[in-house]
Amino acid sequence: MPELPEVETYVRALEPLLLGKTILMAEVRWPRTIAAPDAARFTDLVRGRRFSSFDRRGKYMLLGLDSGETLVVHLRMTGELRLLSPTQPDAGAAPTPIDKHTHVLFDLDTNEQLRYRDTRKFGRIWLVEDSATVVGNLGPEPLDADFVPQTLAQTLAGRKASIKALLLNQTVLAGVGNIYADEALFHAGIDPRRAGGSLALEETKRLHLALRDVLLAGIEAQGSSVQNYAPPTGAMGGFQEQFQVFRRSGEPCFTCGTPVSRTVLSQRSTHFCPACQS
DNA sequence: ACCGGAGCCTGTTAGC
DNA sequence: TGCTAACAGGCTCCGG
Repeated sequence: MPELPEVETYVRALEPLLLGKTILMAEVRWPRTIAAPDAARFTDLVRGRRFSSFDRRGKYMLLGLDSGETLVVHLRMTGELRLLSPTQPDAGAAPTPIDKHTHVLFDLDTNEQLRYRDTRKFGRIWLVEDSATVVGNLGPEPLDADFVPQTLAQTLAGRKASIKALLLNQTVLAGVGNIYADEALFHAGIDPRRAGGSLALEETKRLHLALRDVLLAGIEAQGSSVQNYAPPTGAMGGFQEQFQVFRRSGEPCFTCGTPVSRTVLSQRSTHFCPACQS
């Protein structure tokens, strides 16, 4: 579900909520959520560890612990992290029930509880000494200064897959998903069905700029709130207000009035304006 | 090296 | 209303 701007929003929100707090105990209810090590060793290793750093790579959250290890979290489609306030029995407040989609729980030394919830169970959590073992194969960060049009052009050269499929490929570029791929291609005026290798240098430059623009606008708006996604603070992201084509099939293009088209590329819904994008 | 499709999961919505 | 199929912001694995 979340893409780069949503994950960035998440990490920024989590840092002040978790920094310096210690995990007293962890419980894993759906073992497959823990990708590495096995669930028993995972709970053993996180016990007593303190959150010490917060970072992001692509769509992965990197939560550093004082042991030097990193909790790597990928929310995939429907994952979410929630920090629950301590319950106060004196006030008569009952603890929030653990629903069936909550798969991992962390009790903190503040009496708060961090819960990983994931309806579709696609999300994964790793505990690793070196985060590169998880994120080492990702492509460049689109917002880094060293991501320049020439980098993108080199990666796309000779590729026969659609430009849409290539933007979703995390080894090509890290952090772009279905929303921001469609939106960036619209802003660049490029048909998502075009082969990646068919883009002229001018088009690649436009796409490079459009990618950075939509991702920055997404972060500025604190992400897009569609269906399942909401940032951990409870406040909703607002980038969905700026969608030009995403999930607007049949509705008029804001630029030219032509109905927005929908097709399927790389097994994903793809939205574009057949007049503005060529 | 690259590409497309099946599979992983559950819930919601569109269509008959 | 009830059933079924399609769809959902992602990724891995596998065969060609």
